[in-house]
Amino acid sequence: MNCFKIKLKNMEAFKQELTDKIQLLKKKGVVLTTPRLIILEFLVSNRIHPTAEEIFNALKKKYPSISQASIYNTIKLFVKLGIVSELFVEKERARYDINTTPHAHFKCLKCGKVYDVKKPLPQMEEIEGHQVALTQIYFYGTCNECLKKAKRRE
Amino acid sequence: MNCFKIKLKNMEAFKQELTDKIQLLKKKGVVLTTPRLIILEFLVSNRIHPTAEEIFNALKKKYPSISQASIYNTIKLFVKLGIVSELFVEKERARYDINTTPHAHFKCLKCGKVYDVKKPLPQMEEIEGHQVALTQIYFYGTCNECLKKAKRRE
DNA sequence: GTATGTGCAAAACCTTTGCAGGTTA
DNA sequence: TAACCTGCAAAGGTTTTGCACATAC
Repeated sequence: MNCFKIKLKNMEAFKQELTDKIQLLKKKGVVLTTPRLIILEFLVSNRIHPTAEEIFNALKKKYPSISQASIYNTIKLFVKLGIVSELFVEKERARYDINTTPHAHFKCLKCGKVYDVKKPLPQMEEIEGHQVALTQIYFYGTCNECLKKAKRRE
Repeated sequence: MNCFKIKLKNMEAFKQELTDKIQLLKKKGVVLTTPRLIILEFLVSNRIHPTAEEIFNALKKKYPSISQASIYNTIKLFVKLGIVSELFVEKERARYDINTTPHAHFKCLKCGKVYDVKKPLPQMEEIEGHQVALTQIYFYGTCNECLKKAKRRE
């Protein structure tokens, strides 16, 4: 394991989270196959809200036999099990987030990066008579890195 | 015009909105072609957040020569001009909304319907150092109609 | 050993594009 | 008339599917 570069100070937290998620899969009776384990490890260690394609490209370097179908099957399973959130932050393709605690996302329209929004936003269980099970909040604009770059150029 | 069923009491508002939008297009120097006019009329009179396909299927009944390309071109133009909002409320396809004032959406996971949320939600111009230009809020769950149906069955 | 999952390739689906011909102003 | 737009068909990109083989427990 630990195929992906992680800052040493986060190593313990990373190991713990990976162990927790694997325990959760076992508890749910999910067969622990290689694709499932390496996709899980990738998502835990790469908080970049990757697309299916990005996961596939990253993993086939160390596991050349993996197929796109396995990526899609596994992600779909993880989403169904509730251990991964599916983000519709852009029209082109879905992005995935191992952090399933409710939080908003910010997408930079300049560099394309997707950020987590840490600030907790109000949650609602009901709105205008509809029963709310899930809330997705997306902000779009210019990220602080791109704002800094633009200022430096002035 | 008035090809689509509209409640009589809303007729005046409908006519006014359609006229306003046409004036806006003219002001922006947009050539008023048949596909553009009938798509605009469809969106003004059908507040169902349709997909490109739904627009196409509805319009080809009265205008059989219309092509998918025209639907996509026109919608893309309307989105660029800011007279239509593009919703990423589901992964499968984009949905479109002629109401461009900021408001959230609720999608029913039972019946699939997409509702406008009238209640104004807090707007932000900046979040965690990022400059916000656009906010999209999607709620998912069970709509009040489906809740009522479920209760009736009990 | 058996149920379940994988990998491959092809298909399905949504959206975009190139271009010849048609329409708008 | 000149610029622009449409319709058609094909292509592009993402995701799903069918099936024989492989793997986990």
